[in-house]
Amino acid sequence: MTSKQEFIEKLRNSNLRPTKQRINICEVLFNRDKTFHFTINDLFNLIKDKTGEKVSLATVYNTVHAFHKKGYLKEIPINSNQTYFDTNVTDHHHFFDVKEEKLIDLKNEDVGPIEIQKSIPGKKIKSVEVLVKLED
Amino acid sequence: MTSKQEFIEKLRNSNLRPTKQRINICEVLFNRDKTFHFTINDLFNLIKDKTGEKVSLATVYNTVHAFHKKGYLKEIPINSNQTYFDTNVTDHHHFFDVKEEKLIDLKNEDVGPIEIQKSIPGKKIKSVEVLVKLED
DNA sequence: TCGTTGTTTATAATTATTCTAAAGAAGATT
DNA sequence: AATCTTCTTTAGAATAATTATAAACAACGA
Ligand SMILES: [Mn+2]
Ligand SMILES: [Mn+2]
Ligand SMILES: [Zn+2]
Ligand SMILES: [Zn+2]
Repeated sequence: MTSKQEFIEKLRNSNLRPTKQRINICEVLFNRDKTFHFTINDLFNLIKDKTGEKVSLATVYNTVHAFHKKGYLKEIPINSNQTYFDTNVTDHHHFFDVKEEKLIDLKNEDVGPIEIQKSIPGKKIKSVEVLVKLED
Repeated sequence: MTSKQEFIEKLRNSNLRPTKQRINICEVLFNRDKTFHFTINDLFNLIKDKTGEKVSLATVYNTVHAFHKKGYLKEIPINSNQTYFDTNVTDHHHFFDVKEEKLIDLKNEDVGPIEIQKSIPGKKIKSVEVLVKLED
């Protein structure tokens, strides 16, 4: 249970003004036990449901991108018509249930360390992500 | 160097009529030494350039999806506004050069075997893909 | 309180992809 | 070869996710 005050501070520390809309989005995104995987559309609908207040779609996009840029959200590479985001910003891997269109976290020990043996001159590794697709 | 005849046979064997357009697309896609990573738009432009003949964008989409369904192309999960495809349909992993927006194949021995230690009841693993993002 | 700057919003624009339906080409049948 | 059927191509319209615009609004500092 994170308090509204903490969200306000977090926003201030990030040079984002703590508006009503952003605080509501924080409640929906970060006030939970487990990691949360979502699309913009999921989030848009949840805000109305959970807070009772409507936030415009444009603001949801703006805020998600602001949080993404600040490192509070992670973008998950999937081929879907919608982009997926994740509140778990640590390096970790995923199951993707293709039928349910649902992401599930994998612990690093569920996959084991991945050592990339190849390198490209002038480039360095930014991230290593494993995506395990599941079917019935 | 694959001959036109071989493409025609391949198409016939797949219950796809060997039209001028599909043969041209085959030339562009499969008449090469190295694996080829592309977006629909890349391909659309290359067809005109390499064969001198124009194929409608709708046909490029249709054909790529037909080939994908037949297993002649692989879809690569990346967060990009465009979908990436790959002529290398074996199980393999990728570098993605974020700046250049370019995919590079990783050999399986460059990554090593990946053992997934977790399972979801009622689901089985369809694919395991590693995406290594590169930055400067 | 006032002025400045950042934010929200409705709406329009953009863009990748899919749909539609008519014209054309391939393959089979005579 | 002429005809028939089925599949394919195509231009253009439709769809849908995302981004841009610009006016109204809210937060902040003075
Ligand atoms: Mn996750
Ligand atoms: Mn590849
Ligand atoms: Zn983002
Ligand atoms: Zn496809």
